[in-house]
Amino acid sequence: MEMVLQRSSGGAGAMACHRAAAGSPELQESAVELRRGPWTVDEDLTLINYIADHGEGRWNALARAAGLKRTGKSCRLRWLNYLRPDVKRGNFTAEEQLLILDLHSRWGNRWSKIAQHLPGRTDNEIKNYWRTRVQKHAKQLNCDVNSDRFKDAMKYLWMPRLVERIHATAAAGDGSSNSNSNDVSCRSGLTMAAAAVAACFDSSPSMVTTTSSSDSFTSESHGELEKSLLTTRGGETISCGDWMQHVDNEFWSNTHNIQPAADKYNHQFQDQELSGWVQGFSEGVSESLWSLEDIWKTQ
DNA sequence: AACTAAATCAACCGCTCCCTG
DNA sequence: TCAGGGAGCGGTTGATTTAGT
Repeated sequence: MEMVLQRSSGGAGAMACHRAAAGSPELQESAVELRRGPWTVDEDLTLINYIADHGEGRWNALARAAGLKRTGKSCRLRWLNYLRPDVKRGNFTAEEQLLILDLHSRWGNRWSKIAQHLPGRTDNEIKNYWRTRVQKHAKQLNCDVNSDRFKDAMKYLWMPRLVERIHATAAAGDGSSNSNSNDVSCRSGLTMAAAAVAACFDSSPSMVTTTSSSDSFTSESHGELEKSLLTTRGGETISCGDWMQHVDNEFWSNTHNIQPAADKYNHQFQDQELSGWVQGFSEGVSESLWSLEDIWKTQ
């Protein structure tokens, strides 16, 4: 059952109510004292029952007709984000995380648009996921999530590292989290990962292009890659290896903090074939790594 | 066990878009 | 064509929960 705790009626919220009474679309609702803050069980039931009988839409009218002392906006939000029967609760699956990352790389903060492609998930939930999980990593690196630095760190550092991890896991025949994995799934995961890295490097003419063979990408080749990479920023050519070293140190010094979150997600992975590849994604989350199609095509 | 910091997420706000008269 | 209202979107806030000391 939902905890019902009334928020303070003062502060900005109360001021907002006054603004509403001063001539906004909320004018009619302000005739009665509007409730704010967390919804009570009774309110939820009232809203659910009303929508079951009359359908949704026309939220301001709905709020009045249902006898809810809430704004239409509030009713709509409560319904869409919480009460809808098909709303999915709980942690995002690996597939969902992957989809969010991919779609965000295409559309940016178009949360509603992204949510349309994740059945049962709300824009609010996706937005919260992005802000808490992804932006956290950017913050740890003292850079903006949209910065070239962060994107490059994902592309050229974390991705190869992830491939290495996957490779290592597969080579070790890891059975802890993927006890059902067989050679086929391992190879498939590695192929996908290799294709992802290749897609990253293909976008830059100066980058070393890997083959689709998982075996061709080793720690040694990654090391050589770091040394050879050059990147141009603002007309100034700098050594990628220098700043990568810095980013690398910072990032990996924080992995012990990130691991619990990764474990939390990993145990929920449903697609065994995908799970091996996605493993570690919660550690170095990507914003604009590759297109999902690139991955699926390689399978 | 108590306290603090960090993370999470429901709810709110302001703005914009779209529809209707 | 324009104005007004409703709906939806993205950003932000702050209460609660969880993790760490």
